[in-house]
Amino acid sequence: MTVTLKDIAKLANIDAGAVSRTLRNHPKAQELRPETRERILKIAKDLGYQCNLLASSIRTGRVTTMAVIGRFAQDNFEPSDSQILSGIFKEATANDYGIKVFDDSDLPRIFAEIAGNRIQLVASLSVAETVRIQTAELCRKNGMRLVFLNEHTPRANIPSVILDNADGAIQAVRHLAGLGHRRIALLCVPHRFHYVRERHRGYLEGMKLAGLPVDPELVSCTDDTEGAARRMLSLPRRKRPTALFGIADNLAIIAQNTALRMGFRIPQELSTIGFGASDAGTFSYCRLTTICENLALRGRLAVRLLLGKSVDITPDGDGNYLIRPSLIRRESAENCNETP
Amino acid sequence: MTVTLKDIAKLANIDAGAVSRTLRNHPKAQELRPETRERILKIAKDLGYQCNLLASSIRTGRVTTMAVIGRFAQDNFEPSDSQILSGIFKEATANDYGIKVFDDSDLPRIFAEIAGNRIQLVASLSVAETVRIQTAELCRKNGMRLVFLNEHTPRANIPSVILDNADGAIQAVRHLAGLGHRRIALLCVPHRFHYVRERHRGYLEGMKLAGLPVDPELVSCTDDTEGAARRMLSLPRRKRPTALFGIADNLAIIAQNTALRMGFRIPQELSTIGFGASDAGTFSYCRLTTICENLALRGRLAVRLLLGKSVDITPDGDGNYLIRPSLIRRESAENCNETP
DNA sequence: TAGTATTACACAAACGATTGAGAAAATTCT
DNA sequence: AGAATTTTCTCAATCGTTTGTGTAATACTA
Repeated sequence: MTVTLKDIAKLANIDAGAVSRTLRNHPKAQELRPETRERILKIAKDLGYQCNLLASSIRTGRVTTMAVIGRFAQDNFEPSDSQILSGIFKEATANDYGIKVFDDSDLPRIFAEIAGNRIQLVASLSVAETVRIQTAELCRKNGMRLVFLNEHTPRANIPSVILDNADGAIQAVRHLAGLGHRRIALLCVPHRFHYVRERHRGYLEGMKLAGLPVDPELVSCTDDTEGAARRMLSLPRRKRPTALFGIADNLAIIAQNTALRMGFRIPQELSTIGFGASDAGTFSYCRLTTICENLALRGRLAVRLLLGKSVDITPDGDGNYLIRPSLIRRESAENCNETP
Repeated sequence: MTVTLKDIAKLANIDAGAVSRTLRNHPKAQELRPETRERILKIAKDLGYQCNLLASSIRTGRVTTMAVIGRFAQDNFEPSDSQILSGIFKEATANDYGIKVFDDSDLPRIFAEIAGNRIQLVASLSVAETVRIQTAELCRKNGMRLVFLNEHTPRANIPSVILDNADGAIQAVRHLAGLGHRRIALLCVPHRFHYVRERHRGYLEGMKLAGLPVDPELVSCTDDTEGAARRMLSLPRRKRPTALFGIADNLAIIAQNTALRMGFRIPQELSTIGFGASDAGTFSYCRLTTICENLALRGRLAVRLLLGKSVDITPDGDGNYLIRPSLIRRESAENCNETP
């Protein structure tokens, strides 16, 4: 049913090896008479020949598929992961690589499949540290090349393409300070992940850089975001924040909504800025100014690293390629109305 | 470097064929002495043998990878697609199938790869009709089994797992009517896609079922959602809607925000209901009651169809498997406060 | 005890593509 | 004309599994 090299060879009255070389433009195919080559090409085209990549890979040992490991089977797929995936996709396709995706819930099993397919290149989007460490170990054992995205992995000695989260927070604070705000609150969550710590740290650093004091009452690290926002906004006028930075878009949006419920005018009486450029941020009451994580760019960079291609960024000592986020200016952050 | 059947065979002092059969639990392996089988299994385990799936597939013709075609390389990856993907993932994994993903921007190219990998099963998430039709044609030509998700495809004679969009709209209207609302507005967009038409139709049908008149002033099909909402809410009290159904969550959210800006109390003075169970709907000013598209379920069903497994739903005459959406009740839709 | 079954394996040909080595035919050189 | 060279292909092994057939050796039957 399917067309093989032999079929073409028979019709073209020539050996299958010659057909193989001709179709792949192998230098040795130059030895053939041009008319022979044309004949082969024509027949191949007429028959609709598709090279069997399985057979090819098995002979050459070259596999043009890469594995992407993430939380693809989980119920709440991270939207950010799909954006990273799109970047991975573009760069992989541009280099004639295909993508096979795997869920990180059963690593031994998926590595059996990855190894069984003789896949050499692996990109991991996993966030849980134990999962990342196990992944690194399995890749090492199987001689696969690995790159991490999403999270910093200390001492793993694996290149990682991660966001410069601290810098993003610094940019957010700088932007607010530049608009004249002095009492800038931080809405954070408990420090479960590295990126959370980094954004918190960036806030502190940004305040310092802007020459602003940090008021402990204007910093919260809790899962009760609404309660924290309400508390800050209930402070007497002199202590109340005029701007608020949420370490993720949803925190900033919750703050907006809380302020609205308390009767504040938004954004005149409270500027908000988020982190993550989520979809929700474009549909909030006042469209959210936010920090963009440049996800697709990170995906592309990761693939270039896997393929051993040049990248225009130098890693730090731990092999981390830090990507600077960028500010997306919308309507939720405005000049401070308060006269000092 | 990598362990092959031959390596095991040599160490176990037996033929490679016997090793192959033993590792796969082939009935013919029963002919071997139990001690021989144990010896083989032990050596295979010790050496960390991974069956080369490429070689296996090439010999048997069986390929345990399926292709998922979607808009994975586009800049705005549909969040709904990733949820469908998660459903596809679960069911595929449960049946020992792997997933290879492809972007639908260059069909001839990706079909060369799909065919080259001898993949037989294809799920398409594409929405553009021309793309779907071309996909169907390519699958037919290559003898691949195809199933569509996301969109209805008339006359293609391809099974499709699609949402019963009309039913979702009917549920939304019924819910609002049940809360006592009589003037229920529809916020729609121009009829570019089939699902939009269906949701519009469902609204009309739902109104009829509830015995409510449809006021043309309370129906809009425009891209200027905010303008439309503002116009409706500016109507004199007697004609003004008390509830509003948006054919997508973002439309309902925009309506909420517009109403807020106009000074309405939400949800007391305007109930809103969306469609899609998006992330944004959980962060709107008033958490959005919405229609859930049951995306993961659809993904699972599609895979079962591809694998020829039984499904508990019967298709309509065109091979469409209609999935009923479900209502997610949150705070944005409340009892009507108006005394008639 | 010859003949038949049964047990427990070995052998070798596939699958389809790739590739180094070899070889017939045509051409050039001396 | 015969040797050397070049042109144009052919051959056959190989990648790692799978699988139908073949075959010693042992056990069983008549």
